[in-house]
Amino acid sequence: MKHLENREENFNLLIRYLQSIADIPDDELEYVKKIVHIKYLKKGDLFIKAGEVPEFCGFICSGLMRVFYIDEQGRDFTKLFNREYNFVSSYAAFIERNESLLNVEALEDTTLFVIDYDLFRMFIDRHSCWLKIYTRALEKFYVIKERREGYLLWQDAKTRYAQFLKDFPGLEKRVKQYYIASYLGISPVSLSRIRAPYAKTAD
Amino acid sequence: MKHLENREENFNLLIRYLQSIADIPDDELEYVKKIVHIKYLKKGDLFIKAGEVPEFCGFICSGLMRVFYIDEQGRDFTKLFNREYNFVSSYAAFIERNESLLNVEALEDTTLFVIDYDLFRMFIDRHSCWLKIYTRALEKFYVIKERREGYLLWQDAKTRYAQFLKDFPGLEKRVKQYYIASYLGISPVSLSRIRAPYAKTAD
DNA sequence: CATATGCGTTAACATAGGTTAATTTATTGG
DNA sequence: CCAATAAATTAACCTATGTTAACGCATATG
Repeated sequence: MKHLENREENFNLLIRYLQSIADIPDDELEYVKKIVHIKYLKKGDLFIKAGEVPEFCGFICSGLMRVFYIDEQGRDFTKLFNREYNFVSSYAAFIERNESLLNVEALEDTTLFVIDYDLFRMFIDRHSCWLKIYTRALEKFYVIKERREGYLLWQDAKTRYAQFLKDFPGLEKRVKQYYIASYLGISPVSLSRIRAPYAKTAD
Repeated sequence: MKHLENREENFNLLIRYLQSIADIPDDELEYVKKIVHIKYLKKGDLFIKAGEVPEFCGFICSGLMRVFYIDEQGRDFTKLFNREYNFVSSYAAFIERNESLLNVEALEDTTLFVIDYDLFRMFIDRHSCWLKIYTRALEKFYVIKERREGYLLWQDAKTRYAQFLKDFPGLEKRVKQYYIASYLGISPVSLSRIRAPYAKTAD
């Protein structure tokens, strides 16, 4: 019973988010309600595994996820943190139906709605509102990546960390430091050095 | 007369490209033919200026363009090279109707078709085929950016140059070395060092 | 033809950030 | 609540890449 109420509540979060992007007719709302599944992940659970074609794209209702890459030498690189009210997948692989290079894990207990690939593609052509929403999401992803590209290209580590604090306020308290370091493309030792002055003043 | 023939020929390049992405009904083809403009840029011409809201998005029929950023200290960073058969704009700014942070210039004499923003948005809602094409383009841009993010994050300069040679075969001969260096996020001196061994063997 | 200008190369030196390892501080599980 | 483990800090040292500057080659200009 608890779960059913919960689904209703979380579904409203999703709907409110979608409605903020485009008008969705009532019968389309009914339809989406039928085809998305709610998923509860425990801290540490993998949502998407490298080497597999991602089945799902998700919308995070609560919790926090991390998209990361493990190279041949076993080094772990964080590509992205995904918070509440955001879509999450290994998009490039999801879109192109390739084996994912990336893993996606829950860093906290996480609740999300998921849709599988076939339904997703069918879905998008069902009504123009969905394609519009998808397009806006893609535009947003693109803009985010373009910004990040700029930082990585022409800002030093200190500046990138300052920018991270702005872009994801509060996240530095929810996430292990070495994940943040690898997101910034620097070593944990180096991030610790960068943070040292912060600790002295306010923090 | 020369120009008219030329327009016809170039327009076919555009159409062939669009048709490869989605089926376009004949009357939509007629329509697009009416609303896009052909533009001839001389080597060195600016297509988009930083500080202005980009009016146009373009499709390159022939030539080569460079997207770059000038920081407060006047340093010049290359974000992207755009070749034939690709769309070009300062997308983030074009999409969001912001002042562009980026400049776009022709590195060679360049021929492109352009569409202005209002027509573009109207256009997209006109027929589902256009939204589909736009979506595919966005997906492609996103995938490219995601790849590049990976390189910038976790590969060293030598590897990034090798990757550049793979991603843009032949471009290293069309483009000044210091533009390539800034695209890779390294100094021209450093790129010269990286290239030195290449020169000794084959080239 | 002579000169100026722009670009690429090379060398010498400087520096941001990486690596390793020892030490301290948190977190987790019994 | 304590022991074990994981995470963060700090220091010493190392390396890739940046910076500056001198030089050479090519191309464009008077």
